[in-house]
Amino acid sequence: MTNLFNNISEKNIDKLLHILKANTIHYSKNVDILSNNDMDDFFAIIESGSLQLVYNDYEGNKTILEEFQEGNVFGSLISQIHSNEITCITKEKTKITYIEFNQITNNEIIRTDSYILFIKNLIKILSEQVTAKNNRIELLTKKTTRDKILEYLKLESQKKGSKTFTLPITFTELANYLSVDRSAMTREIKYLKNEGFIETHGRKISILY
Amino acid sequence: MTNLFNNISEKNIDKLLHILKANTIHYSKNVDILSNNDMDDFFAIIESGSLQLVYNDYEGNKTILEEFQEGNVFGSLISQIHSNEITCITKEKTKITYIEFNQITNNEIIRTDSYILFIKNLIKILSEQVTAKNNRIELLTKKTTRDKILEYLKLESQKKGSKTFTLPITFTELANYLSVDRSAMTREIKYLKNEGFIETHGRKISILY
DNA sequence: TTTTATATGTTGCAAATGCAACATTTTACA
DNA sequence: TGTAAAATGTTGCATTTGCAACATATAAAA
Repeated sequence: MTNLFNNISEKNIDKLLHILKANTIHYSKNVDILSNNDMDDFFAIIESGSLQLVYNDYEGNKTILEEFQEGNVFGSLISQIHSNEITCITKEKTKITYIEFNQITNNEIIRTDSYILFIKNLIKILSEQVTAKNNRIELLTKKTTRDKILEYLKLESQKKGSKTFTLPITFTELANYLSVDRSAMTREIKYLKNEGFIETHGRKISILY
Repeated sequence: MTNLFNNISEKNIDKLLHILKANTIHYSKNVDILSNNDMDDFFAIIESGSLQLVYNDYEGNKTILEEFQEGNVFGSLISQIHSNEITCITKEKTKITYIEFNQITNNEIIRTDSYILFIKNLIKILSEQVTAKNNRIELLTKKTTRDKILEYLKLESQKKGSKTFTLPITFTELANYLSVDRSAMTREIKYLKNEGFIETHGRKISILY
C-alpha cells in the first residue's frame, strides 16, 4: 500500500511538510479529533496510532464506518466528516499530521524536487482507496452470506497467493466488514466446513476446492 | 461534481491534453474497450457516451459493477480492470480520452500554468469517488431492505433540500444499487406507503415524517 | 403507429438471516 | 498471574428476503 512519502528521503519529507505548512498534533486515547476542527478542506496522515470513524444513529446506535491505521490518509474531501452524526475517535495514543488542501498547490511547493513524487503518491493513495471500496462493495452486493464469505476468501487467497492463509482480521471484524450477523456467519462457516469446502484452524483457513 | 477541466479554458485544455500526450478514441456501441488495451496505468475521461464495468461470473452471470457517464473519470488505478473476469462495455457511441499516469508529472506539464488546476481537479474527482463509494457502503451495510430504502431516501432528500423529490434513477436501478431483489423492494415500498411513512407518484416521492 | 423492450406491481413460498440468549475460549491488561 | 474484556461457537425461532411466475404500464424503436 502506498505511503504519502514513498521514495522520499527523511530530509525531503521534512522540507515538504514545512512548505506545506503541515501541522502535527498528538492525541491521547478516546479523543474526538473532529470536535475542535475548524480547518478548511484538508488531508490527514496518521503517523502513529489508529482511528475509528463512527456514525452515531439517531437512536444511539454506533456504526464503525472506517478504521484508519498508521500510514493511512483520510480527509475532509474523502470522508463525510462535516455531519454532526459523525465522530472520529482515537483508539489509542495517536499522532496526526494535517495538510490543508490548498497548500498542496502553493507557489513554493510546486518548485520543490520531491513534489512530483508527493503528488503521485497522493493520487495513488486515493486510487487505492477507491479500489478498496470497490472490493468491499463487490462483497456487500452478494446476495447470501455464503457468497460473501466465499468471495472474501477467494480474494484473500488470491492476495496471499495460496489456498491456505491466515485471516488478517478477527471473525467478528469480518462479520462487520461483510455486514452480516456474526453468529449467522459462524453458522454458515460451519456448514461450509461440513460440506467440505473449507477447513479452519483458528484464523488459518484452507480452501479445498 | 468536479470535472477534470473545471475552471480551465478551452485553449488551455487543448494545451494540457497535448502535453499530457492524451489519446482520444471513438468507439461504437457494445465495444469492450479493455480487450485491446495495452497501456500502463492510465486515467480515462469519458468525453461523451457511457460505459458499464461488468463482472462476468464463472457461471456466466453478469454484475454491473459501475456505470460511467459523460464527464466521469475512471482508470487502471481505480477499477480492477486487469482481471479477465471484467469487461468494460460502451452502452452507446462513446468518446474517451486516455492519459497515462506517468504523464501526469512529465517535465513539461508541471511548468504549465493550468497544471495546478488540473491536479486539484484530479484529486477532487478521486476524493468524490471515495465519498460516493462510502455513501453506497453506508446503504449496503444496513441490515434490512426497509432501512436501506429509508436511508437512501433521507440522503436523496438532503441532497435535493426537500422532503419531496424525484428519483434520479429507475426503481429497477435503485434495487441494484441497494443490492436487493426488485420485487421485494417494491413490496417494502408498498408497506412504507401503507404505514404512512412515504407517498409516491411514479418516481416522485414524499417523505411524510 | 405498431411492436417490442423495459419498467413496475403483485403474491405465495421456501430459504436465508437477524436476533437473542447462551457457553466457552482466547486475549488483554492491571 | 489473575481477572476482566473480547472473541468465538451454538441453536431455536420469528422475520425478512430472494425467487419464481405472473399481469400491467410505460417507454423506446422500427
